[in-house]
Amino acid sequence: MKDQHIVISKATIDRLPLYFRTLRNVQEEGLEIISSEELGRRIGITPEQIRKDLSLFGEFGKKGVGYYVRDLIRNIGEILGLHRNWNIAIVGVGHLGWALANYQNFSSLGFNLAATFDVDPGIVGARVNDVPIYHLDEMERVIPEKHIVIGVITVPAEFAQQVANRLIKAGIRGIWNFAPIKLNVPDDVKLVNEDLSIGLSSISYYLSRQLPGDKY
Amino acid sequence: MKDQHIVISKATIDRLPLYFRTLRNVQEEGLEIISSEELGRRIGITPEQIRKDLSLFGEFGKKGVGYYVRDLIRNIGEILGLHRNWNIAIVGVGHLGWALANYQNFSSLGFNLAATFDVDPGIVGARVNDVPIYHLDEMERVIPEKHIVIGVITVPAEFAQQVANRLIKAGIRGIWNFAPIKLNVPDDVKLVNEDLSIGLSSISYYLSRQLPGDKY
DNA sequence: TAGATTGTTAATCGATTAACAATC
DNA sequence: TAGATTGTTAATCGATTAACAATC
Repeated sequence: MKDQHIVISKATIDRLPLYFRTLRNVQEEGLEIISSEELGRRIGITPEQIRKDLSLFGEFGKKGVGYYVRDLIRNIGEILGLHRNWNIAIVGVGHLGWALANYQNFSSLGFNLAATFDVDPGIVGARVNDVPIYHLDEMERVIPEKHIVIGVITVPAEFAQQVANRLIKAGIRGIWNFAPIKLNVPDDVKLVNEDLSIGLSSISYYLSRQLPGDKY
Repeated sequence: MKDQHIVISKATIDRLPLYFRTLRNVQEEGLEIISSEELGRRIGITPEQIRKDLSLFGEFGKKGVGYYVRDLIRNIGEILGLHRNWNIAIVGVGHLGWALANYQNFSSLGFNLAATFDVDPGIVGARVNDVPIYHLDEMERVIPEKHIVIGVITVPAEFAQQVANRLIKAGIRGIWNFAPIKLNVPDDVKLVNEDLSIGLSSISYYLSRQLPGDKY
């Protein structure tokens, strides 16, 4: 590991999961060694960018050879903390919460859905993807009990801040927020916003310029 | 409008939907005028950034006064093309596709879900959020017929590329891809990847540094 | 008018790209 | 050894922040 005082940019952190996923695909194909050139080709990124990113964390490659796929997967996994099997909870079992609860890619990354919460008496007590749906009021008990440290917020925007407050009080350290609203959280809680309106809106922006006229 | 040769950065485009949404909230509160200072406070961004972004498209404010909320909403909406009511289709009505089909925020942004597609005989012919679920093989007919220009891909990664190819052949101009794989599309098709593994992985990264030890 | 706030230019900061020595 | 490829420094590019004249 390098000097801890170097601050790693968000751009770099966001590329690591891409490297990780692609390397696992490469490994499934049976490749044992890969160059930054080939990895970059598969991801759609320059090899220089990959080498630069990785070099911030250590020397993982072999000059004249490339990167050992298995080793690099392990190294990136440890950088991202994916070897730790985090317990997560989803708050708000509506359409989106339900979908995320059933999303298989998370468990393959080391995230373990330990509980979900809602207020709807019609679903509280049932299970989603074999995980219990608790009432929101059980958060304060269940979260510490199950060592849950990451909370996923998929409730309507108007309830998101109070849910965040309660999650934090219950001991959550990271929040993945899907509600379209700005949340205020203490500095020591990591907040990541997943804003689904950006992707679609930006497509609209580019298409507007490509397809003149107001039809469609 | 400004000189069309100025290229607007992706960072700026991605902030516009945020401005748009926040301004609509502000409007609901009954405010008619807002300063970049106050808007920035609500979004969590500097006022300079907002003024800079907006100035790339025109002069929307009044010096010494601020921005008229209604006018700015209209202007940003037109910049993003949100006044055009785009027809979209979702391909893959699994958990995620189902959730997106039921996501109400899209229609409020001017996106109209006109069709969904799947291959599962158990659901083809049914409806989701009152929209028909067609068989994938009807894509080539339904997409031009319904003037659909944006496709949302929520199929498993191994089918994503062939779905993209068929969407494009059918006339799609923009793709919003949720499958965790790099898609190859022609230059004139706008591709936006929504990578759900990045958000959760980056939380893991930051928590690893904050919570030493391998427990949880 | 005086105070407030925009729009824009200049300065700074940060990230990407290019180049190449080191070395497998 | 010769060829290939990394790790890293330097150069470039781009985005954000600061400052302030213009003006409502």
